[in-house]
Amino acid sequence: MQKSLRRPVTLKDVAAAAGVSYQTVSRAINGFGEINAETSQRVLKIAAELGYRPNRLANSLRSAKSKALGLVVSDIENLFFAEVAAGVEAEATERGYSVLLANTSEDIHRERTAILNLFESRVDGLIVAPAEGEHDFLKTDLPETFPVVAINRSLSSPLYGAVLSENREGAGAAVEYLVTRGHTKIGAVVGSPNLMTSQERLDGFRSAMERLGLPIERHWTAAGTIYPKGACEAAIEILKRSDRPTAIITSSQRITQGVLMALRHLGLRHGVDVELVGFDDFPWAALLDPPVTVIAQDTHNIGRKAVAMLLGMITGTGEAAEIRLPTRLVVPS
Amino acid sequence: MQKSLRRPVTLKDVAAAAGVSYQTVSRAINGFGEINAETSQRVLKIAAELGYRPNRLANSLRSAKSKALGLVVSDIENLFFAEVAAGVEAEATERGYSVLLANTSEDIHRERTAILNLFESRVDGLIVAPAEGEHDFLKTDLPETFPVVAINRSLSSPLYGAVLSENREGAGAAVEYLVTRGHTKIGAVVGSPNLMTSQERLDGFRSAMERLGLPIERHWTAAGTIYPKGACEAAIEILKRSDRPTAIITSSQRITQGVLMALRHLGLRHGVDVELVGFDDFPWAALLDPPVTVIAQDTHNIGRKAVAMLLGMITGTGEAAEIRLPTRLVVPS
DNA sequence: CATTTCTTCGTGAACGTTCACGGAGCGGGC
DNA sequence: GCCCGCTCCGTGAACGTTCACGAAGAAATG
Repeated sequence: MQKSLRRPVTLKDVAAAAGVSYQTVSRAINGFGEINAETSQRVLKIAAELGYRPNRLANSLRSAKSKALGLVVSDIENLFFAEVAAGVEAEATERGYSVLLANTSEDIHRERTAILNLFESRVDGLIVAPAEGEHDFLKTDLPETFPVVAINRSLSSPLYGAVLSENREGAGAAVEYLVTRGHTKIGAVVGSPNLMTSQERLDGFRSAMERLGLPIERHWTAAGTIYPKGACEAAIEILKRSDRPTAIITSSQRITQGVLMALRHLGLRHGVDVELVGFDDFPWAALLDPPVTVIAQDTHNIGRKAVAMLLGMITGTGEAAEIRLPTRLVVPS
Repeated sequence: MQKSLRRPVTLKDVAAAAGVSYQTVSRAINGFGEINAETSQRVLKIAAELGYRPNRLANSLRSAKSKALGLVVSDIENLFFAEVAAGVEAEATERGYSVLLANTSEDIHRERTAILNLFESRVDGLIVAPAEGEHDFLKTDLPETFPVVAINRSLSSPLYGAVLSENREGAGAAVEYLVTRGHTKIGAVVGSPNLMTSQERLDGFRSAMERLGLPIERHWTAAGTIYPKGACEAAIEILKRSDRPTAIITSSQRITQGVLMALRHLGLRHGVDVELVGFDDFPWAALLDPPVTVIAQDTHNIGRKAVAMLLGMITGTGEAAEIRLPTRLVVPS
């Protein structure tokens, strides 16, 4: 409806039209407080006719609850984060919350300003995929008990929740799979070495290798960057050796890309010359020739669980914790 | 800073600490209005010490400008939209605007409720990737002059802006490319037939074929769904014919996926048995064997231009228009 | 019939900020 | 000495909503 008024319809407009006070309208809209059923119906009808839409700004200001949460992501163009974002958005809207999105491009300074901006917007809580670097500013810039949940990587403080994947187990499962395929010479390419994901996935790789009594050749593992280019260069170092591994594990989708680039660059074929198992599923995995085996993270659920935990912290019905979601080995049929 | 106060620091807190009125603090913060330079410095210093962060809710309520815009996307997990979203976010933050994200999963009803929610949040404007279906509700639910810019597909109203790609030219370029590669029997798989993108890209395909004097065999074109599965089924219909085309053009990334699935299903190889040119670039295109040629859309710029146009409409310095961004044929080296 | 109780509704204040004033203080011109 | 104008700052109101009251009226109770 939204009658040809220049100004949006307010409670008072509805009140005037219905011949009641704005408080009564408020009660009718919110279905809260003592109000006669008939009056409520009548007011609601008029509100609908006028096209009344509550002003959430005013509501938030008065109630000190914005019903919005901030999502700070290090790289929205990474399918992993896009899928997490979809989970966050879905869970948030189902629970009546809005999502404010910020992208940091893995830049810790942009992350800081993004978080400050979101705080100024008075989001009720924050879901953050931390960029690489020190996060001390969280303690200084934000009120002490501000609800924050980290995803993908954790923030080193018990004040903040974290929703992560079982990185070690996932990498271990990849090793086991490769062993059943007859491999013993297995390498790994991970991202920046001071990233939690790199560390844990590399750690899981190493433990599994040891557990299975396989040699860990240090020339077969490399830490590059989180971007395909750096991973490609790191992979080339490994693959151009005469005693190269027969299989490689990667720690992320973009690194898988880089390793595939390296293989192509060297004239090698994945699945033939070198078998590949990559962290993170992607829609093209099954379309590559041969298809690529992946360790899929439960991306949607990471987003949903993060929202669930955050809302628990916001409403006081839950608390910060570190939860781990299982990964799933996807072997192409 | 954010001293151990339970309640966020307000203008009045700073004013009290500085021994001035809250209005003076406001002037110092905003750098607007008559204020002594020294006073300003002093107030600013105290504000920083107290960790003052302006409350954007209050600001927005009073000034009737939220400095936020809504981004309604039909499928954030589609890399195309993820990249557009990155462009939107970047341009918006550079210009001091926040982004509220909503995902509709191609569901027109969810789109409507998402838009209503965003309006209740009093975003200053809306960027919408319209789902399939009727969008009459925009006229009824929103104030008449509410700034809206569509992306990917347009909304049939001159009131709303649109940032689109040169779909016809892109499809035409694909045809020309295939012809230079010696193809004359060219087919096309597009999405749902009542989608603007499908129509325009199919139209561009047909015009180019006619222009080049090539036969348009109706059994060689098919409209499926926007999802890989539907596209796969549509492609199989084309490809299992004895007189199948030697090349196929697709109208989106997900459809390219579907066609590749169809080829695999039928034991055919792309680039060998059937050449493929797909709309939308994706990071794996060059890694497929052989690499796939694509018509890349200028995704980041679609997002940025949409924001630019929207802010023009919001501030009154620009107006709604339909702009088209060129596509780029990416031939793998 | 007076008093109490319950239901239903209205009034004033507040959230934190900006906007539109108005006023104090000071210097300069005649 | 008077008036004008300028610079700087403060006060009151408003944005649209919720919160904490309180009041009016009907129903119930003695």
